[in-house]
Amino acid sequence: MMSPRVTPADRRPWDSVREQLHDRGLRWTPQRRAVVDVLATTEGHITGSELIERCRARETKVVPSTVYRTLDVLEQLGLVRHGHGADGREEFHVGAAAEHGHLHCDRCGRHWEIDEPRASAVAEVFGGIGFAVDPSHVTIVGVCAECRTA
Amino acid sequence: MMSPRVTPADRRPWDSVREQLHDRGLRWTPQRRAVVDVLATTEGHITGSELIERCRARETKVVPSTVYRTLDVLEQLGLVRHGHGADGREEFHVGAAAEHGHLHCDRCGRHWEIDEPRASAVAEVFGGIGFAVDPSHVTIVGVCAECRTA
DNA sequence: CGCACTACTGCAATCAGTTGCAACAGCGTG
DNA sequence: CACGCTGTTGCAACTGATTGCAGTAGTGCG
Ligand SMILES: [Mn+2]
Ligand SMILES: [Mn+2]
Ligand SMILES: [Zn+2]
Ligand SMILES: [Zn+2]
Repeated sequence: MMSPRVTPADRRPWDSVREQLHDRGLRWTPQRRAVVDVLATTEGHITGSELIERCRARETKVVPSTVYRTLDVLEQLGLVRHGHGADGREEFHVGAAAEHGHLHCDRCGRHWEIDEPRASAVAEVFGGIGFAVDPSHVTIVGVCAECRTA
Repeated sequence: MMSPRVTPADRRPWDSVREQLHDRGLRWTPQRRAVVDVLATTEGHITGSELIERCRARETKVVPSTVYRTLDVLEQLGLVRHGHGADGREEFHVGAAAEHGHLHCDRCGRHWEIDEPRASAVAEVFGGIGFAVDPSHVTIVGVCAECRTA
């Protein structure tokens, strides 16, 4: 075929969601479209409630349970990953930077993304016993350098 | 005075709670007594709701908000520490084994306590940037060796 | 003992997230 | 296009946790 090739799924993953759902016998609905539309314009993090709000702003009728259930299937497809903030609330990682954990200072409340070398170091600690760490689910809480000296 | 000396606070920490509260201008109430009574007979972990249930079983009237608020002050006194399960729900660490993190397999749902050498290894990863990790707040999620080979 | 100061409690509302269930609606088939 | 299988949705109820507020009650002091 000489027709223009579609960009590979791993470069524009949202373009193929419908197809991926279809392949698994799942359905493409207006609600899922709303969720995917919002996620496609999100880079980094989003919480469940932010997502719900942004879907609602986008006309389509969506209810929380549907959004959370949709996030579940998107996570199974590997299109988002979730972690938890220091308070345990869910955070969804979206896009290129999907795979990373967080460092959270309990004192000043600031937080940082865990960089690759350190993420690997943590993974290695448990790799020794055959345990495969999910990096996006890692949230390390403690006190940052600045707060400790202060 | 020749009266028998009280066991040091760090060996039977619950005996001195009233005193510790007192020293900070805080009060000793029936509700706090109920919470402390339950915690004193708990070793390891307890969730907020378990604690509430066990307080209720012990006659005294307690309401969730009071229990959670009491847990807050006990944590400030260093008598309990909290972490979060893989679903983000709070878990309180009580007693001698208070300081430890958890390893949780997302596939089979089993979990393990993180042992001392590995806890230190994680702490070292972030100690390099001056960040002091709170070990009881660490929950590492991933897939265990058994589930990976299966 | 009784007063006053203020910490603490209970309540009701609210937020984040989950679940069972009955009605609805994709989508493949004929 | 009409049909029906079955995945999906909305709803309502519920769990875990938090918060503002008004009333309650520890605790020190005279
Ligand atoms: Mn926490
Ligand atoms: Mn989780
Ligand atoms: Zn800090
Ligand atoms: Zn496992």
